[in-house]
Amino acid sequence: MGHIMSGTTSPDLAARLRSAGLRPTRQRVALARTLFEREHRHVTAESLHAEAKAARNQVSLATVYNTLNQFRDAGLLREVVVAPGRSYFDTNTGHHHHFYVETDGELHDFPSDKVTIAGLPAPPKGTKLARVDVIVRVRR
Amino acid sequence: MGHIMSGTTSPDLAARLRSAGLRPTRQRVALARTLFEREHRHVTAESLHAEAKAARNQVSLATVYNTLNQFRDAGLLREVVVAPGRSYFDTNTGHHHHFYVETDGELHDFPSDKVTIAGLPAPPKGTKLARVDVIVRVRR
DNA sequence: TGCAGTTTTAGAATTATTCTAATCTACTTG
DNA sequence: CAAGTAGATTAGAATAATTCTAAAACTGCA
Repeated sequence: MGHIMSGTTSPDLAARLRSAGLRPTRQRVALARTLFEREHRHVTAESLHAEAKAARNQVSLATVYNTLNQFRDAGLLREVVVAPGRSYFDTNTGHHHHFYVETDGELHDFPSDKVTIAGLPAPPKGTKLARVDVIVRVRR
Repeated sequence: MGHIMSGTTSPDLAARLRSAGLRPTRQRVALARTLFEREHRHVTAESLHAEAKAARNQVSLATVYNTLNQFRDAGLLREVVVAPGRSYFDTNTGHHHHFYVETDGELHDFPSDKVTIAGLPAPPKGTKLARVDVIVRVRR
């Protein structure tokens, strides 16, 4: 498990992108690598762009935005909106919720399997449930 | 109940602003009136600005932003962040949660007194709980 | 290999929001 | 009630995050 490939392209990631309907271009594979070949993480467009640059992966900011949106649409990422003006993208797409440390903008996942939510009202007429997000806001 | 004053200034609102540490200026009172002298509601800076203009209350957009932020800081409003790029302000500052209709950006409150959330993990070390937000995302 | 359709990109454009610094106004004091 | 002053408002510039545009560069099939 988790044997991280070095120099050469990662066939697993290419396949994963392809089966999501996305051509495995150099930049998409590079971004996918930093996103998925390690522990779950949260990024912003800016932070991912900076990381790519630091790793000597030439990717424009526009492409980072495009890629994050495409990955989100393909279900490879989940967008988390907790604070005005910035979007986080979470590589954990499974069921889970979030701690948000308001004082410093940190975001942490926690599993939802031990969490029970009872007594929710029925969705408004004509709508169907998409997801229930729980955001636990804390301060330092 | 709900006898809404017409032309003249509303002493209740002025007092409410004052006790929140805010001078009851013409623009703050006008905005407070559209916000608080009716049912609970959700506004954005733009929507409130448009509403003020329609009601012939000359208030600059900058003042609308300032006022919304001040009201929020004073606990008169609650800011709700559910979608990237826009902030909603909710005149309901009591305990409640939200339905968010993703397909058309609508936001609806629901009371939290029937909702039970069990099994939440303890807040991260060094942090204290501020609030638990539940956002039920639905689509049309 | 050639080519058509994608993708990437730099930079301009857009959107939401905050800042600036000049003008005005609410409240205190005399 | 007249001033003076701190605080508020404003237009417009500035900033920040994100999307758009149109041109150049790729990808993958034929």
